[in-house]
Amino acid sequence: MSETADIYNLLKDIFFLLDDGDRRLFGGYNLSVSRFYILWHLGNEPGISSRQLSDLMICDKSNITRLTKGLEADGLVTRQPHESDGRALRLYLTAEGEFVRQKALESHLAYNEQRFNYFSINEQQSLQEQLLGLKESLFGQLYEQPA
Amino acid sequence: MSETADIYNLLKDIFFLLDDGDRRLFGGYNLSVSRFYILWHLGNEPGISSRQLSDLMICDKSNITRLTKGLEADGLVTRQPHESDGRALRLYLTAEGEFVRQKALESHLAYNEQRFNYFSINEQQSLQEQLLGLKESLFGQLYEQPA
DNA sequence: TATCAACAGTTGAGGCCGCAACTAAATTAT
DNA sequence: ATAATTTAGTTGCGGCCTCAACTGTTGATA
Repeated sequence: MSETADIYNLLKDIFFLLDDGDRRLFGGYNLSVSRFYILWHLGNEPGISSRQLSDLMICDKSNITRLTKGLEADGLVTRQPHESDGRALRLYLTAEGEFVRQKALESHLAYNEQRFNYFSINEQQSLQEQLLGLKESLFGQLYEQPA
Repeated sequence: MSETADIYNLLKDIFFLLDDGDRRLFGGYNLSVSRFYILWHLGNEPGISSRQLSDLMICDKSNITRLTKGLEADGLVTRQPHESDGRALRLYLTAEGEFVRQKALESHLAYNEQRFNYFSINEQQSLQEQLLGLKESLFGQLYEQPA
């Protein structure tokens, strides 16, 4: 087994473990993991379009249509027509959306402190730098063909 | 933003980028990512039960029922009754399953070499050690409550 | 031995997700 | 100015996934 395969498998298993915990945590706020991430992104960048959001979430735009419609039906998000582009929407959090986002985010931050306390502060910084480099490298390869 | 939140977000984005590429790669073998991982695990541990496989894949056992039935219908997997436990199944690859597994695995290994060539060999070893520690720490917390 | 709890696997319901095909608006080219 | 191309968003389809409820088997206990 090569080193790169080991790293790949570790990253995959770590993600599944993190995601499994996230599902339980966000479920307590009537949110799926994806629904939470929409609230999170809209808090960071209010007025973003569906297309921009699907790029941030690395998913198909049709998925954003359905998730934001569901969040709108639950009163957490509004979808406004764009003021100059008749094709686009602007997505915003409602007051209730802001509130739910804040509560879920606080829980999630505390949960992450608990889950990553395995590392010392120095190790966290070193790992963060390595992962950032990897992410940027992968992002640059997004539209390349597999070997 | 805390360090642990940064690490969490990097891991999540990296997984989404890896998974997106995997989906395209395995699609060329008529496999979803999950279907490939079943072939992979059954090659490593032939005769494993559905329950053991769902533990390895960190997913619900009902998901294994449906995926293995689909793979059986496609002639890649067989589901045999367990010789001493009337409740359990033993899962095996067929000859065609072995063949497809080998071809897809070779492509995936080469693809991983390409994707992770960002790191030097020394960096790969260091990252691998850090991730292994994190995975084991998270695994130990699997049934703890979120803070 | 008779009962009861634990366990392997299945099914139905419902949410998530990508892909392909589509509509309508904006941009570019002629 | 008009036509061709690109872009934002939606919808139908089908695969993936968890959860809860269920069947049937095994193992522990009284």
